[in-house]
Amino acid sequence: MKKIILADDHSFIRLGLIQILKDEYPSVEIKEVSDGESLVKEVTLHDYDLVISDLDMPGRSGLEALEQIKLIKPTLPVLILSIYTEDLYAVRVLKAGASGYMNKNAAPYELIKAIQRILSGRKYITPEIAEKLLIYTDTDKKPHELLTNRELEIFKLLAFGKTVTQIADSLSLALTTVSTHRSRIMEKLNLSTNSDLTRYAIAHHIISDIGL
Amino acid sequence: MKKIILADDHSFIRLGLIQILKDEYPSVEIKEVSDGESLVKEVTLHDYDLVISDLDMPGRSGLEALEQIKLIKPTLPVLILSIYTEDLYAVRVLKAGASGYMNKNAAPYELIKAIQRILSGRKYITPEIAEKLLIYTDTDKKPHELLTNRELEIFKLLAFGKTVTQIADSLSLALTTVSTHRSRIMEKLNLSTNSDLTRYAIAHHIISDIGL
DNA sequence: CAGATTTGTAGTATTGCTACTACCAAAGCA
DNA sequence: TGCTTTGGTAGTAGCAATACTACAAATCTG
Repeated sequence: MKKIILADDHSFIRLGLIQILKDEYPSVEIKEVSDGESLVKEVTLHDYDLVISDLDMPGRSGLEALEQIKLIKPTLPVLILSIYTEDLYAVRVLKAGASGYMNKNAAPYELIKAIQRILSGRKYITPEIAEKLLIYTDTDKKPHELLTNRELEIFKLLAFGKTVTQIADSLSLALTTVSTHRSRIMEKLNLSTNSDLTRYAIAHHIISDIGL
Repeated sequence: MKKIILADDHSFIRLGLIQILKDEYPSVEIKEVSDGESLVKEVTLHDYDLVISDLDMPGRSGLEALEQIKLIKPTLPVLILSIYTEDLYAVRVLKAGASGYMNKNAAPYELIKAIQRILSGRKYITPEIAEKLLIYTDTDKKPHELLTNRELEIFKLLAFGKTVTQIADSLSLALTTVSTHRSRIMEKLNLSTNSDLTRYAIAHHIISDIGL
């Protein structure tokens, strides 16, 4: 009997995933958690066959959690789900050791296909991602793909209207550290104010402008 | 038999929602769509008892779709789901005619509670949102129409990435003056950072995001 | 038309942010 | 294997932005 751990902060999504998993594997045992912290704690304490995790979670992010899991249990396969389109995260996530990357608007049968591949010890890589991996030569990259993981994380928070102090608090860093990251981001993307940054993020569909 | 239409671009979420709905209302008839365009088309062509829609969808956003639905079928109740916390969008959504606003990490039973209220012709409003609504009694106008000419002028410059000192120089004002205008703008629009302001401006087509 | 409110302006004190520099660990390279 | 570069972190000093307050002119309201 397979044991799967599911990490996502949206209960509706967890329910949908459980539905898909139970349909295909009636005897599967599923543990749910809603943040990265609990995910890491759980995989440290117990043995699982597969981790399915969201990328965007409160507290420790999915990417951080992934890195820690790979330190603790390097052979435990991890499938990352995300609302972001491939080009922003897929390569980073796979380089960090994930066994697959899947967008949340994928069809249920694709999830099953991915899980089957991953449980048989292989990786699940879509053609689009494969292409990305091939042309991973720094040329013809979008500027924001030059950002490091940490920079990208802070970039999104800034674009979303968080101040450096708020970010420093939420990531437990010195505000000068966040400020340094910010200035490196600005330099890489050739911007100068937070508003520029926000417009860049919206123009490149890294965040959305809806609702406001 | 109730007919519900479900709009969300993430199939996993749709599945989770269907699960919750079927559990509570076994005979419910559910139609799924994955973008705002199809949602509007569907409610135009067929009769439904309830719309449940995500806010953040490709193409036409949930907010735009909501506005159109309210034009076509003003009595059709709409429940909006979103990954964003209440304070940012809830009020706007309710003012646009939605019957309820719910965060995607809400518990399943809360969804059912909301649906029951809404189907009985009432609105589903959490205490937090109710409080927000009280503050917002300045009716019907879009918030930015409350800005004075001077404020709007400064608003645009800020949204475009100018700093307060730059604006002060170009308008020959003390920077504290510009800063005061800024804080009044923020108060009127219920925003707090320059990035919020930029997103607001782009969302309301006051400036555009092209060129970056 | 008199009183109340809003708008445009700015100073002072304080808070917040950035520039610059620096260091160490990890990764890449010779 | 040692050497160089990159990535993540932060301190200090200085500069920029804000909160709060204030007031006169314009506008609204009864």
